[in-house]
Amino acid sequence: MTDIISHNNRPSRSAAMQTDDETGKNDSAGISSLVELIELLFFAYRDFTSDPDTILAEFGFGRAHHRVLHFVNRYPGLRVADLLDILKITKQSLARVLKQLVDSGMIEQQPGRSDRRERRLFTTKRGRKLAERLIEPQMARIVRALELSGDESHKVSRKLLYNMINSTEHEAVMKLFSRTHAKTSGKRPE
Amino acid sequence: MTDIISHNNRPSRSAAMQTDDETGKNDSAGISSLVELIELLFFAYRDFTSDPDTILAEFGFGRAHHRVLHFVNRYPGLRVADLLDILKITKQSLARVLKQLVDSGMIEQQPGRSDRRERRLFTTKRGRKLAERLIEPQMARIVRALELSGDESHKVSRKLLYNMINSTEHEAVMKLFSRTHAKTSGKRPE
DNA sequence: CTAATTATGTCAGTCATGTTGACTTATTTT
DNA sequence: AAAATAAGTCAACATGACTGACATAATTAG
Repeated sequence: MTDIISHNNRPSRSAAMQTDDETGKNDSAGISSLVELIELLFFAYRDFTSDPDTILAEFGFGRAHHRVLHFVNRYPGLRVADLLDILKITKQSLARVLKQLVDSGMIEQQPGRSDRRERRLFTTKRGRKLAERLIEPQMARIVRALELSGDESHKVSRKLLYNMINSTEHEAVMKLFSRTHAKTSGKRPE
Repeated sequence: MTDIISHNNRPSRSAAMQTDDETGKNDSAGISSLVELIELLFFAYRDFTSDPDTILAEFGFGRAHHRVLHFVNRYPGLRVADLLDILKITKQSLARVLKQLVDSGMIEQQPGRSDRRERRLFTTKRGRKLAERLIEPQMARIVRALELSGDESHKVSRKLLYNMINSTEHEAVMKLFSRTHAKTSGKRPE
């Protein structure tokens, strides 16, 4: 193991992550502390997204497939347009990945009941199984991190993440979360 | 203020979709609530990383350039090997991006003083300026989100993100953070 | 009813960023 | 002197983005 830096012992920070607040060495929201938060987000996301990669490789899929599979599995009856809105990618980008998921029997398409132009998306049994396998290590990671981060951590981090999302997207997120019925959802109700 | 996203229990959404909360067995956190946290992380990261894109486009750079520029700017004197360890990409991937940053006068290389095989990396004045421009909207986003998320949010989210990182990486992260560029950061002196 | 709009699909080409594998050069360590 | 290390390079390839143009079917508006 290559040591990046020669000095090894930093007892005040090595065991459990302590903040500047706790050490009383800095203002509560110092620049440095903010930058570290940004970097922690990068590291956390880096490791978080790496979890499902091994499983995906078994199927010849990548992360793009994971995203699509996850949201379709989680919100059955999603339309292509909804997915585009969620993923913020182009139709052509989505098409390739979606086609592979359909061709490999992970996702099924059904014409919309009231609007037959729509293709409502659903996971098959296989697709559901894979989606569950993929999210399992990510859930475990989150649960563990929440347990280590105090009782407030779930509520607080939920709020923080929500507030980090573009406010123009807040309504879409809430609408997605409250999507409990498959038939006529997706239309913008006034 | 915003008690957004406070629904603990959601009704089942579809017969086809079998989640554990439909069985009535909710652990304290709730599967559904955990999945929403995962989705919020996706949305937050999606919007967070989109901030610098416009600026990067001006220079013909992408996110890969941003990452390299950020870490070199933040931790001057970083070696190529350090960057590889941070970014978890291959040397060949890094090389392309790094070369472009060097060629465009954003990053300079200096042979290590004690080991002349090393290429210590530093941002130039231009590079520093760009790095600051890039992080500015991200800082603003974080600050705003922290303000909206309560007094605890900085400390708690810092802990959570840290705990989401692979524990095998904890030491590397702490070592990086303690790597002081003495002038700008008032960091805990031991 | 016709015309416009919408939802989706598709062809074709390009770019950014990641990968593997093999090999070189310079330098330091053993 | 030999081995190990830090970095750079060549080549080929995969993934997942992008743009732009166009096609088809169905719905909605005039």
